Amino acid sequence: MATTAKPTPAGPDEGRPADRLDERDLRAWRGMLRVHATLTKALDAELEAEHGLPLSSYEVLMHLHDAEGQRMRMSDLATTVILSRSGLTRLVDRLERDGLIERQSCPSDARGSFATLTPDGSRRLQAARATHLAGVRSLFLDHFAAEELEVLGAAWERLLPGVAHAPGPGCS
Amino acid sequence: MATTAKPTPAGPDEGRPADRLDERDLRAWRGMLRVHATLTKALDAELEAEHGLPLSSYEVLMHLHDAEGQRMRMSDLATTVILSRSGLTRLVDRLERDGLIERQSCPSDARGSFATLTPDGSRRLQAARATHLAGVRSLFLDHFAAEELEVLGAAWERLLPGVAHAPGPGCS
DNA sequence: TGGGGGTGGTTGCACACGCAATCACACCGC
DNA sequence: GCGGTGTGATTGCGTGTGCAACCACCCCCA
Repeated sequence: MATTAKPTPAGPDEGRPADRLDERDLRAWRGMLRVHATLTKALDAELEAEHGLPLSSYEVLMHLHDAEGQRMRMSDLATTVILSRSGLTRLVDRLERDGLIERQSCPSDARGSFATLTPDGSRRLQAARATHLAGVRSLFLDHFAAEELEVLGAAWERLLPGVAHAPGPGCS
Repeated sequence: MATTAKPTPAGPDEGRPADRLDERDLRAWRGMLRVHATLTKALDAELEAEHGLPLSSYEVLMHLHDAEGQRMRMSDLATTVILSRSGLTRLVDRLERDGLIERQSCPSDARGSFATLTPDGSRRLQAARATHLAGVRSLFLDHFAAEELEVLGAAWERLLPGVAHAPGPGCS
C-alpha cells in the first residue's frame, strides 16, 4: 500500500494511517516477535540437545544459582522466570524429581517454600551455562554494537514500568 | 560476516566473564524476554476482553486480510503467524467453526488449501484492528524515537538471516 | 505409464501452561 | 485468644501447541 511515509520524526503520534502500521513500525514490532520466537526456540533446542535441559529448567537453575544461599521463594522464582505460580510448581516438581533442586520449608513462614539447588543441579547448570551464554551472545548480543545494547536496555526499562529485581532473603 | 564490529566494551569488565553476562548485556537480553512476555500477554488480554478474539486468531485474520485475494495457503500462513503447521490447522479449525474464515481447496494443487476470510471474519477484524494497533503503539512503538525504530528494525533483520516475506499467490 | 521421492495438510499423542478453586497459614483488629 | 482478611503454594481442569506419523497428492525420471 502507498500510505507509508510517516514524516514527523521523533514525536509520538500525529497523522497516522489508522488501520495499519507503516513499514518502519512493522519491522521493529514484528521483528521482535520473530526474533524472540526464533531465538528462544534455538536456545531451547541447543540446551536440550547438548544437556538434556529445557530452557525453562535452565532458567530456574540459573536464577537459583545466582540467588544468595542458592535458594529462592517459589513466588519470586515464578515472576523471575516469567511463569505463573502454578506453572512454576509443576516445573519445580519435575526438577525435584530429577534431583536438580529441592524444596525447603521456610522456618519463618510455614506457608512458604524455598527452592534450593542441589549439588547435582549445580553441576548440570555449570555444564550448561557455557552453552547457553555462547548461544545468547552469538545469536543476540554479538549482533549489536555496545551503544546499541545500552539504548536497548534503557528502552526495555522504559516500556516496563516497575520491574526492579530485588527479591531479598526475607527469611532468616 | 561483515556485521558491525562491536567496539571494545566500555565497561569495567575484563574481556568477558566466562560464566555470566554483564549488566548491560543482561538488561538488553532479559529486557527483551520480559517485554515480549508482558506485551503479548497484555495485547492478548485486551483483544480478548474487547473483541473476544485471542491474539493468535487476530493475527491470522489480519494476515489474511492483507493478503491478495484475502486468502493464503496454510503453510505460508503458519510461518507468517509463527506457528507449526499442525498448530495452524487447529487454529484454522476453530476460526472456521466460528465462521470467521473458510477453507478453499486449491484448484491447481489438490493437496493444498487456502484459508480465506469470510465477511464475518472481515467485520471482526475491522472491529479489532483499531484496538490492537492502538495497543501496539502505546505499549511499544511510542516508547521509541523514530531513529530507534529504524535501528531496531535493521537489527532484527541482521539477526534473522533469511526472512523475506513474499508468499505470492502461486495458485491461479 | 508407472514408480519413487518430496511436499501440503491433518491427526494421535504428550505436554507445558494458565486460570480458578482450594488449603494452610500469617497478620490484624477486637 | 478469636474470627476475618489476605497471601504462598498446590491441585483440577481445560486448552493451545509441537512432534512425529500419516495420507493424499505433485513432480520427475526411466
